[in-house]
Amino acid sequence: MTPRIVDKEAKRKQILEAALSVFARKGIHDFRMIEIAKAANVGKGTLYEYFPSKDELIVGCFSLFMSRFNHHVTNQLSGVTDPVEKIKKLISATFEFYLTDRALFDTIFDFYAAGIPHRDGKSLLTELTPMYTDMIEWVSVVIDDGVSQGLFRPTDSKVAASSILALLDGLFFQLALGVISVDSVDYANRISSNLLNGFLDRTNVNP
Amino acid sequence: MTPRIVDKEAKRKQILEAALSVFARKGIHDFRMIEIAKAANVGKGTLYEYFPSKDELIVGCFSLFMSRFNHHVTNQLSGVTDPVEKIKKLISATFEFYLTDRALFDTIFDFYAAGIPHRDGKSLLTELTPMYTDMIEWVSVVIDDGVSQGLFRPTDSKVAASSILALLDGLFFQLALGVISVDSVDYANRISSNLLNGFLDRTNVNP
Amino acid sequence: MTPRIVDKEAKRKQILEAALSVFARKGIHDFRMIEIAKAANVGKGTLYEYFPSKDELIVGCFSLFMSRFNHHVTNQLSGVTDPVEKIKKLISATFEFYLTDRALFDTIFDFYAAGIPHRDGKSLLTELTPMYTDMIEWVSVVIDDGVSQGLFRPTDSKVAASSILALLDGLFFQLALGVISVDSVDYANRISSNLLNGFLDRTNVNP
Amino acid sequence: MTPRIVDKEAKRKQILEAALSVFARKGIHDFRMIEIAKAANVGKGTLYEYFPSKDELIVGCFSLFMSRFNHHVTNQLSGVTDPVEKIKKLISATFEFYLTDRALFDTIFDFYAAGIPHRDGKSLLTELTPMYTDMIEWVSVVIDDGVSQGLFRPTDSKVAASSILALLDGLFFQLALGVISVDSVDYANRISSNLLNGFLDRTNVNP
DNA sequence: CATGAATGAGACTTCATTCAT
DNA sequence: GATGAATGAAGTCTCATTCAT
Repeated sequence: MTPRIVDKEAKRKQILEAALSVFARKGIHDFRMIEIAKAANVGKGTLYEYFPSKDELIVGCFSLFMSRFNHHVTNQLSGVTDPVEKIKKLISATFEFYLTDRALFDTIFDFYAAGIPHRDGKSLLTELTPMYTDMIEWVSVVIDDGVSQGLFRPTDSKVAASSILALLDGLFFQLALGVISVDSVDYANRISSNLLNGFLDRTNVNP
Repeated sequence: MTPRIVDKEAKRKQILEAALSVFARKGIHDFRMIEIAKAANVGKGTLYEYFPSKDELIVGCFSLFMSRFNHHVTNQLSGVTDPVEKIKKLISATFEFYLTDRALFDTIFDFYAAGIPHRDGKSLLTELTPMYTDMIEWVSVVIDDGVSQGLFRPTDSKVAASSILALLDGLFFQLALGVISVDSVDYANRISSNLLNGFLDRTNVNP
Repeated sequence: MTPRIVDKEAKRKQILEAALSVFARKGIHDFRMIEIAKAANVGKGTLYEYFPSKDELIVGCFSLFMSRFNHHVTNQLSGVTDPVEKIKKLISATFEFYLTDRALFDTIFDFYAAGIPHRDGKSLLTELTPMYTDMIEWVSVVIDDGVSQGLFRPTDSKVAASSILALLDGLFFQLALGVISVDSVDYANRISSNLLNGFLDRTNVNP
Repeated sequence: MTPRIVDKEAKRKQILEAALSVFARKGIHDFRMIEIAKAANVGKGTLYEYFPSKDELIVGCFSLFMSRFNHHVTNQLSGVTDPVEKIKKLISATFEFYLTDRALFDTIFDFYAAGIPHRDGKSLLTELTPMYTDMIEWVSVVIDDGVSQGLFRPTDSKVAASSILALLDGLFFQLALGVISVDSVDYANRISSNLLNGFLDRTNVNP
């Protein structure tokens, strides 16, 4: 409520935005704190007021990134109740989100790589695994719904959910790599169809 | 006249193996040259005799990694002519390869992230994109074969190939992340089935 | 808002002084940055704040050295108008300057050697040649003045100027080498006489 | 007498020549032993057979350089008995020698700088000072001869000798620096005249 | 005897982090 | 609170020198 707190939060965002823009250009492994500070128009000392270490800045960025993604998808899905539509919408919303910001989009794979555990026990982004688990869970519930409504062919919903998300990640990777290209969200629809053909009862998919 | 004779190629391999083992523990962004040297049982200077820079060492490792993968898959596919079997074998061979060396397996995502272009124009692993393109091409040719033999439902083979590889990458990512687990190659078969259901003519897949 | 206030220029000088004192002991080819840092009572990092590389530190020292020399000579010559006196004063001022700081004085020959061009096209101290050219020009103008005033025998003023400076450099070299010694500025006067005997009209030199 | 010894001496020369050619390009402070080895067409180990350290190689080169210079001047002076001619010949021979090999010629100033004592007590080329002292001595004897023959005006022969050599060194430095240029040995004659005007009895110089 | 592969001490330079102002 | 000057730990890379063959 106090203006102080609002300012703090705003400056934090400002720094995070700056960081994300730097990450887009240099990845999360080859940037300097001073670059972020300059991009955010704050001093190095101020940066450390908000993020006590380089790692925490990266983690903060990842959180911002994921929360944005969640917001976007949640918005797109609000009001959608049909399981088939939910899956389709998830796919198209994900495409939309990534295509919104190509530069930032490349950063996701740095985040992904940084989220993988072990490498000596430590992982930078410990939040990735639980977040991903939640996503799989959410999708699998949707599929279970669809199955019980007779829309989907009975299947292992966990495997199906995992496969759907895997396919999406894999495709985004190929996009980032430049081996495939996509000019519009239309691509998502073709993928959806092919994908859903595998899990859904075709009679429902292609009426 | 006759200087010390050494098998340069063998020592190079030895260093690369050591590097790979270090990468497995620490990733490709947080290791020190001295660690590799120690792991390879050579002096720091020797390391630089074989790899003039840290980056070139990483690139060398990536090349070794990819060439091994190619060898493994090529071996597994030798003698296989049926398009459906080829796809199935590609999937199972890929699973096999990754499961062979869990530690190394985590490194792949560092390589993947490092292979994505732009980030200021430069990319560490410039070879990844052409390699990936070749793989898509290879799979798409197999699919075209299958289609012309009436084994697969007519489809855009490039999209199908891309999707198959995307799914595999995505699943391996989830494995590395720990959100799914796989104890044997059996998992591959379930994926194969689901996947092929999407692209193949079902009458052929489930006779 | 108000960051630490430091006199950057003063600290720069402080570092340069320290560097010069180190150079006097070790020359410009066999010193370590850490030595300069310690001598200047700053951290190694601070050194690099002010001089981005070893070479730039050397260049900075050379500039300081030359600007000091110029100041000294300029001061000594202020008010002197007679061409003969100017030459004499130049010589004595130069002696004075060098004898002021024996240690630093030895460094000059490292600077001189480092200022010679080519050696693969690059030269560390690119400023030396233009500075030297200016000095020759200045002396030659004085000589021309002297000639037109009938004080000097007509002569090629460029050759004469070059010779005077050459003689001085050569003598200082011998001093540094230790093959001649000089206890006072008196030596300069004897040299002056001999030298001027060669270029001046004797009737004017020894009235 | 044994061919062994001849071979040894020949290879030593070969290495020294190679070193000199490298020095001409890079100076004596910025070369690598491997460069010399390659230029001399020998292995690095062989290099160390002949010169147990980098410093000793530099010293060896300097010795070769100086002995060549001495040979050249001695040859030119053989048969010359007149003191005035001796001085003139010394000057012209020195010019000749330097102009013979412009590249190597630049190296001399590295040698000169490296020959200056103190810098922490140690000097790389300890031979320079005694050599230079000998040269001054030689010239001063010639001048004394000239004086006693009534050819030169009575003068402090040490100072005169020192001045003559200083002037020569200073001029060569200017040549190396590029602030003066000289296309032929003629330049030497003009310098000789001006110089001798200062020390000699003019009635003898310009008959 | 010649060679060049191997080595590791050592030097430059970077940059995350601190903290006086 | 904000700043950026100061710092030194740490890491890459070089290269003189050694020595097995």
